Amino acid sequence: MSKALLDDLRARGLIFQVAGEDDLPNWLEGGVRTLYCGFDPTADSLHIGSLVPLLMLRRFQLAGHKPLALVGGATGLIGDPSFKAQERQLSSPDVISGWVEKIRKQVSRFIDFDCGAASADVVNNLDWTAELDVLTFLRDVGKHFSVNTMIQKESVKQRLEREGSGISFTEFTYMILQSFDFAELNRRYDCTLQLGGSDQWGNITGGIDLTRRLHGNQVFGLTMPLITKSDGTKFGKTESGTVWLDAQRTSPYAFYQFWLGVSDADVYKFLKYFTFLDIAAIDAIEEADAGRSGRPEAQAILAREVTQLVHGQEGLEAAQRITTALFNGTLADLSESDVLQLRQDGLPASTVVRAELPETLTQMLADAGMATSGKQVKDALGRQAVTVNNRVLGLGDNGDVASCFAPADASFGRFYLVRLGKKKYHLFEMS
RNA sequence: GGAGGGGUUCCCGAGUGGCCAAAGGGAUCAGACUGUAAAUCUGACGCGCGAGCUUCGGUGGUUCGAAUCCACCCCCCUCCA
Repeated sequence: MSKALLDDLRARGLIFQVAGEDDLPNWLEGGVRTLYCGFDPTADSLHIGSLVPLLMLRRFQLAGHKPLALVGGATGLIGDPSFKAQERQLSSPDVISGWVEKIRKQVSRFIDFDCGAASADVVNNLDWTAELDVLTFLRDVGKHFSVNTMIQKESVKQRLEREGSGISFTEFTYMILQSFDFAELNRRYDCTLQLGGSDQWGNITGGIDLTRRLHGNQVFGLTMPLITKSDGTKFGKTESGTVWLDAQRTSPYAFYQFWLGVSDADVYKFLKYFTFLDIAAIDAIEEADAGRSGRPEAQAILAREVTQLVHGQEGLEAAQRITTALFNGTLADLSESDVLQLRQDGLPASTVVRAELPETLTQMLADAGMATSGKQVKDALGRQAVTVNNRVLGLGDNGDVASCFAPADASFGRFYLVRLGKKKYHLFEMS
């Protein structure tokens, strides 16, 4: 079972480094093992960068092991310096404790809390650090760390060497806190494996060393590769910023669209990273796509699978409804209740009072969030890239908002669907 | 505490009195080509429909004119103590 797990992970490219590689397969084979991965609250939601580790916990659980999701109520107060270019701004403790609660809920959706021996748990490292006093910490924990070793870690090297930035003692100490987490989880839960992104390697090996020193136990570490895109730009960003897991921040529709837009060069890799489809099934998809001309099917499958994982069947269906309506040319066929449904589903929308229309389209569309400035709207207008209910507008229409949104052109007497560029839609309701 | 080097528009990074809303690159947006892909080419890229308005760590000053010069302050880095 566990042998198969490791083989599958390796085939998916999900294993970057393993600490204790020789012994880990047998260890996992020997019974239900407890493992953990930490998520620090740096906002009120996780983003898709945390998706791989979250799914990783689930992969282990499906293989019969017990996952612990650690929410970093304590480490979040300090800030992980690993491979960060700059010192992070600290948020206040009460703000962070609010985030901890949200992330606890978010994390919980990905793992099963009721499946016998492998039932998951969510833990918070504040529980064992809040009461710890400085002197005890320094004597019992800090004494096991050699600064000489710590400054050798790649993860902080650029902060130590790079001109123009530095590292505070606070962030430098982060590694010790995280190491202590592993040792504590080992003591409390018999946790013997820590997962993390490849940037966590230094923190994980620190924890392995500390656990051996404090408790004499051998524990393991496993890191996942950094997710990269073939064009070299950062994964997980869109024009409107980070792609979040929280539906309030990134709607299921926007989330679905994000995956639909993944380039061919990355899509099969992402299917392996982000879905539970068999490797064989993914290879079959790739083969089928290669043998067909035109648009591949992989993106649609990826978008479907991941959206369902994160937003459930309901979120997926909402996203697909909007996508079908907007991109498959059935706009004119929409009934009034369809339009209302799309708005309900998360199609960007706003209400405007006819008597209070702005003077220019540039202002109106920028206000609606379709562009970050009027300049961009102007540019689009100049290139015939703006339509209202399928009517193309030009630069000359900018000052004449009233006739662009003439009552006679409204759908069902009050709706106007504005498109800017190929992909940005916004529904205006006129009252 | 001492000496030196820095803080420029989202990021990197030029600019050392007018020609600077500020080179170049990246990111981003739009167009063409396509498949809501990539690559490529084109345009935009502080804000404003526009006249114009507001920027170069902060505050004052010199000057007809300052990102550029002066004073003080804040922050960062390196070395010394």
